[in-house]
Amino acid sequence: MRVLCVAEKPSISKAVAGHLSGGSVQTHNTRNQYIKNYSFDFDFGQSLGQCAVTMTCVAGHLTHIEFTSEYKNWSYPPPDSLFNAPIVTSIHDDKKSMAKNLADQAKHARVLIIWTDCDREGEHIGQEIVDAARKGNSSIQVKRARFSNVERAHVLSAARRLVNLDEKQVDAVSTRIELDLRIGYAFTRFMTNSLRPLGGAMENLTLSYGSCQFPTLGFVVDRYFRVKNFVPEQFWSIKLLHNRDGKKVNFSWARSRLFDRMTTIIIYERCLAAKTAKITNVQEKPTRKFKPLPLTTVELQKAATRLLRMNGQQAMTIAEETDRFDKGMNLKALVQKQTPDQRWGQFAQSLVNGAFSQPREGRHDDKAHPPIHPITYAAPSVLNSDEGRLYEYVVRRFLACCSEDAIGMATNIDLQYGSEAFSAHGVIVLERNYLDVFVYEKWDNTAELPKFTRGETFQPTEALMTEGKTTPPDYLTEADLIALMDANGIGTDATMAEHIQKIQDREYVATIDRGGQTAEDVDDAHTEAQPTRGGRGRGRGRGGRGRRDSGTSGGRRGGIRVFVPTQLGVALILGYDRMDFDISLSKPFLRKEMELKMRAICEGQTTREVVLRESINQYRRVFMQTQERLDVLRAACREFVFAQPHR
DNA sequence: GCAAGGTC
Repeated sequence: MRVLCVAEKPSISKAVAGHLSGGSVQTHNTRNQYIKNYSFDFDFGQSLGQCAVTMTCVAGHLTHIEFTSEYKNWSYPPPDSLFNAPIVTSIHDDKKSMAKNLADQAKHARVLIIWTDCDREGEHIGQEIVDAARKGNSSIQVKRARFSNVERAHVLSAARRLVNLDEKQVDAVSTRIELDLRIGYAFTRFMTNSLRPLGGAMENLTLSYGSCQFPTLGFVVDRYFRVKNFVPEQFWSIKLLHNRDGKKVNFSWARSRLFDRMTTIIIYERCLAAKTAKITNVQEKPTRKFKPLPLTTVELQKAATRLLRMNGQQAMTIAEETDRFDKGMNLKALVQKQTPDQRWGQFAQSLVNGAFSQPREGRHDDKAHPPIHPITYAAPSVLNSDEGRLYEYVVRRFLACCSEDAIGMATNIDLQYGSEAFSAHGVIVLERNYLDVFVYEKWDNTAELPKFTRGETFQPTEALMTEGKTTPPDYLTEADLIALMDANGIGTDATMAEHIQKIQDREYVATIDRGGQTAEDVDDAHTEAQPTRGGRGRGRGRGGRGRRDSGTSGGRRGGIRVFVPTQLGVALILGYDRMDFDISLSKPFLRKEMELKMRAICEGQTTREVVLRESINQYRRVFMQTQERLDVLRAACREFVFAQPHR
């Protein structure tokens, strides 16, 4: 019997073919430069038994959907017609050779086995493969291999425990695809058509709406206004210092700070009147600093922007040149491969010699990809500078994952001074372990404390009443933005960087160098891309979560890029917000709702048809309301884009 | 010219 196996990408096809064939495999080129067909024999056991196998792949989605040609024009039929315009599925020109290959190979096969990634998109790609194969063999039988990594034993077991393609997941994805197309095209055409006539800077812009790009813009605008509308608040505190054994101990006040001066004075004077302080408790307990979790793509992007000063897209491009394999493999063998390195080889050797410890398990498991880790040793000379730094991070992180947590002894000292409680916290690092290789983390932010005994009294060296002002939050860094997108389900780990790029291309946001600048410096430094000046409206102003003490504002390092909205970005977000619909296009809720609906389809609680009908009606209503209140959007553009002193 | 999602 002949079987056709199809993976989602070349690397998986190659790896699976390698494992199933046991090494005896013939490779054939296809008309597509990326796609190879492998042929070999394999015993699937049970129903299929011994088979002649052809293993090949696609490269991501094979098809895309589009509106029929009558809907090409941006103004007629009017954009709202796109909510129910007919849609056709077609194969992009550069994918035709792949589809043809599948149809050709299917002709000789009785069974088709889908080896796409085991996530929702993978299930949909699987269905696209089935459709293409049936063009060549309409009666081909379809099975699916369920696997989460390409470790040999795991692949073999997946091949012998075939399941069926999950239609519900396929439906969930096709629902998402259709909604994104209809909503994105309708709003983009409408916004562009109706705001370009304002002329000037707006004349040549494409004003796009997308279910991911708009919430992403919303995050940037929201933070901008939190900074802009921030009102500093004065606070007062009590600082207690004591010198002992040549060490300076800083006791922090249990109340931290008060926003009322008189109250603080009264409390402070009570402390001074008491003269002596009494140690109420001394507690020592073992503590540890956890080693990092295995590396996810999102974490890699965050680390790349934060520690390595790359942007997320650069990091992804570089990281894709390595591959990602799973923990099912022999991790110690991977550690062993790192022993030749000048920088971390010795550390790797110590792990091999017995210090190895199984990595922690994080809560994210997409069942499709294992954590990122180095699969081979790359000498510094074979990588360019960016690649080298990223590779170094991946290796150090991996070695850290495979070593022990750092071990320390924590000391807590509680003290009573007048009516007030104070405490000091210290740590002695006993074993550095992973910290020796993971140079991106430190554990020296807490000092070693001198000896104190419970019940003892003493006169504190210094007791001061201090005052300070709260400071605004910082603008969003790329790492912040990725974290927000991740937390709100905006985009996937592979697309987040693209959405961030998109809102820059659209001139909705700009990046600026944050080197300890004030908001005013920021505006002056970037008049070219028109970051906003003089905004009003949103933001929480006084207080709220974004508030920080001035004492901790030292985190503004130079050279970090932060995101600020342009006038245009502010105008669009405020314009929609001021229409005050029950549904906000600028916030992540709609995307979250879409995610929930997809999940409901997967769980059989609703269907593709129901969700499409509901969501299209919902968005059409918002669209109609937007048309009716276009004046609000236009007014916002006039206010922010045109009413600028320098224009 | 327009979305978001795969991947090369």
